[in-house]
Amino acid sequence: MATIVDVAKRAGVAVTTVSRVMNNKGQVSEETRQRVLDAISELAYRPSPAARGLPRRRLHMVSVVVPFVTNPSAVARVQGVVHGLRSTDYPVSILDVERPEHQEEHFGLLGSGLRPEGAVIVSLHPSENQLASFRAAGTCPVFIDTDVADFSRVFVDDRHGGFLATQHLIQLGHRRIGFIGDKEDERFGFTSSRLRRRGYRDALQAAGLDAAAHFERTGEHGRDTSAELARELLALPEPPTAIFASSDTQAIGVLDVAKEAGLQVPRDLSVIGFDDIEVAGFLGLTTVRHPLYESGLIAADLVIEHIENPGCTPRSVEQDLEVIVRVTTGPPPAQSSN
Amino acid sequence: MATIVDVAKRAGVAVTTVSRVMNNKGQVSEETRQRVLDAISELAYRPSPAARGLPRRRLHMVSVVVPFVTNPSAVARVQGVVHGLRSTDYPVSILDVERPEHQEEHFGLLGSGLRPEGAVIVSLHPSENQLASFRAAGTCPVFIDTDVADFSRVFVDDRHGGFLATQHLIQLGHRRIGFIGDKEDERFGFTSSRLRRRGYRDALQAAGLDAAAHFERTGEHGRDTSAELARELLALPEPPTAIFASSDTQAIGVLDVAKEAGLQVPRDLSVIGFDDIEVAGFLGLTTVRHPLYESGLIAADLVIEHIENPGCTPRSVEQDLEVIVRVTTGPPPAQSSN
DNA sequence: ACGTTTCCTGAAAACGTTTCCCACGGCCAT
DNA sequence: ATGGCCGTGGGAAACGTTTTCAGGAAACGT
Repeated sequence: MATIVDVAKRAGVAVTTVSRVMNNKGQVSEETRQRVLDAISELAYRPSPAARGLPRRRLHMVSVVVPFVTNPSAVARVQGVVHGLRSTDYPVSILDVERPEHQEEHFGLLGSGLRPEGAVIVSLHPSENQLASFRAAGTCPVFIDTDVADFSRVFVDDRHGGFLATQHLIQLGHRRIGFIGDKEDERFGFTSSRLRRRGYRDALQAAGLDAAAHFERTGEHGRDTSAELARELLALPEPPTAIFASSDTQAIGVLDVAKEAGLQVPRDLSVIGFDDIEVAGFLGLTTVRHPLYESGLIAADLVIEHIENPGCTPRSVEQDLEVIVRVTTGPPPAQSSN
Repeated sequence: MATIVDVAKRAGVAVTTVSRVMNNKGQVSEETRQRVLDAISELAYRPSPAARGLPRRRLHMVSVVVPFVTNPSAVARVQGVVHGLRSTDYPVSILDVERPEHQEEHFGLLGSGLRPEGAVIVSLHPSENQLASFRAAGTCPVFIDTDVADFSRVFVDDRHGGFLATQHLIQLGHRRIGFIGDKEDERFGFTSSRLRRRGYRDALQAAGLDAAAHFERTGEHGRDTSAELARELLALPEPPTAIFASSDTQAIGVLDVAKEAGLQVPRDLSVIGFDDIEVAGFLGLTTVRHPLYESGLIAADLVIEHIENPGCTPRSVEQDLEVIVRVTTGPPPAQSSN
């Protein structure tokens, strides 16, 4: 493999000069520049990322730290980031976290030597220590779906989303509305489900309905657990006529149960989800559209912005939420209105 | 940030020794080792990947180069790789290729200084030059869905898969069977659709049916293009009673057209896809199950194996294909048998 | 007692860049 | 003319590891 000194020799200049043309910095005459460029292409020279990273104290790439990369909403966001960065030459490195140790480990990297030029952190809350180490290292991550002071972020108003979803159900005439969400997460501190539930309560209250705790169920995130929870709700003496699930994955679990119980949706039971992941469209699931892919795209732009002008001036961008009405919601059964 | 010399000082040893305990190589007395370990944790030392990569001439990570990372089958494979590597501490870096230049660029990295410790290449054919540069650099990529001599790969028998799909249709009684696949790809040289079509022809021939070229349509990969093609097929004077689409995405396009034309599936038209991506299950699409996620898992294992014992002894693993019968295929309409 | 091996440790030379600092020539302002 | 600045280029010191080589001490066989 050709190195920078090979190029320098061939072009008859010093390595400094080659470095300068590679990075477009410093002054170099058009003639010299051309000679160097020729030498580079003749030797098919490619700078070594490791060698370049050492003095610059950061690697030419952007890392995405994302919990549970297999779940559909994570996938959509990662896709957005990858696509947003496609026009640049930054490789994207995916750091999956499924256990708290992973988080520790990956954040450690961001605050230290690996220090990628840019980073996106999805749904995770670094500790104060970790944030301090980011600042110290000059890492300037963009947060998606997290509220972190002094850093850039792209987010939605989950509480308002929960409100919208519930309001939709209320407007259809429902009075007994169940909620299925994530169990309070002590490991990672995810907040979205909690906020969505708050919005749900807001909407009930605004409509003069009391938020009966026995209509709320939480559990491990997932289709099966959600089905479990839905079964409990439907076994109630006065079961809800509609269920708001705080993610589409969970809504699908509810749909599973409806089918298994012979309930027709939406005639016997209305279901609304949250996120609008790809399968929601196929299933005709009414849901709150959450621009996941776009959030990745925006995060990518912010990352580039931070890389290009350092200093970490934080920018926040909020994305809009919108109810997408499909076929899983409708008016409640007639006799239920008593 | 603490460096290796800080650790060495604190432990009262030479950097060499610290390096040795970090990498578990060379002999270090238990006592010294413990002192170093203590110093490491007291200083929260983390080696810099760039610095470590420089002398070793490779970066501690594995790269996945994958075309069109947004399409569902690519996603499933990447997930498999990420998950397969989760138990190791290798970051996974995703190199998306959407244009031939990207391929050039990413393969350039693999053969040179970035040289990740491991690599998996999906569906892409490096040129002879590029392969040579891999060998020279000692990169030992694992190929998924590509036939490359002297390298490890995980693959399926696409031709047989095409055969199975078509055979399924024939066994149901279909005689006029359409095929929708990818246009011959001159940019990346993808082969799977072509092979699946060959299997389709094999099956027709084996059943004594002639493979009528006017029942075959190819176009840009995608749901919409596929719909276009399906419309052509269905507009034929004697339209096919069943269509084999060489991917689920394309099968979904066919389903779109069936709905739009008021055709009931499978009463009026049978549709079979290929891949069994996630939405196939939701749609009840009959398809050929292609273990995409598992292919990523296996590739991850192979990569680790190659990293642990260098030398690049190639291993091939073939995955089985299987028809998953759901609700989009059935016997042909009665009058069609003439 | 002496060589030989084995075990542990350290010094120092890479690895391929970037960047700080300095030198040189030409030009402008004084 | 003289001094300073600007545009251009080079020398050399980082950057933080790994690795090669060698050295010293302890253990072993004779």
